[in-house]
Amino acid sequence: MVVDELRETELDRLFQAFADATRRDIVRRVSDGGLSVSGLAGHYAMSFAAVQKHVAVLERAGLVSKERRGREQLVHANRDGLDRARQLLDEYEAIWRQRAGRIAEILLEDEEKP
Amino acid sequence: MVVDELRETELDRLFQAFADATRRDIVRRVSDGGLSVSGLAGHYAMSFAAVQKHVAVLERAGLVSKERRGREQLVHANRDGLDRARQLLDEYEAIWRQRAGRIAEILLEDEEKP
DNA sequence: CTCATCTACAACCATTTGGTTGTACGTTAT
DNA sequence: ATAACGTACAACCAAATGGTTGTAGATGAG
Repeated sequence: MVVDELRETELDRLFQAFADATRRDIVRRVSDGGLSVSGLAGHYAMSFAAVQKHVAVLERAGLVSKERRGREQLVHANRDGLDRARQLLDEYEAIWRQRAGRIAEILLEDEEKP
Repeated sequence: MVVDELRETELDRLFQAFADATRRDIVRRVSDGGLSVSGLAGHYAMSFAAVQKHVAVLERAGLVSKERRGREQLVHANRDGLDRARQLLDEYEAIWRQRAGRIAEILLEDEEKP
């Protein structure tokens, strides 16, 4: 179980990254192609430094990478970050479906018995 | 856009709720049927009150509901909360696929031109 | 070369978060 | 009736978060 701690904090960072409207918007914008940090900053009513921090959070979460392009830094979306998040939620979905399956079984048994 | 602010803070709460390993574990446990708060608390190396707070966060996020059962309070998972989260990530997936589609188009055009 | 631009990062601040302990209250069991 | 249990909630604390301003280093343009 100790091994999983890495995965857990990785998931912490992933969902934490999604838990902010500005960051979700950044992900949307850069999924559509690369954007410089200041290019991004232009869209939000906050300082350049604040946007820079948001990008850093996304980067640590593996949702985004930066690529130096001359004097600017292009931010682009990282597909596998998104996939890891979807994977976890799918796992929960599976638990739900299993439970639904068991309930169906129980109902069937009740029908068979009498 | 003002209308969406509600949806945005709703999403904030949703992903924030997922951004903690203990809370993700609680969701897993109660997806498998109802559990009392103290029943849950037994599984974690933290105080009852701490677990109670985690449940409150999940409840505010719409991922979980409580149902009074005698002197205990049964916590059970709320399916649509999970679905709303999956929906957002699917939306992002769609953006990615659209982008992939456009790239494919561009490549096709390049092949047609010469 | 010089200046404007883009980025990085530190220092600071208010608020939120994740945890604690303590107290109080309703419900069940003896 | 009394004790034990399950819950709720307040008060407190340390650390993290989301924002600010200010300073400094690279890089590109004129």
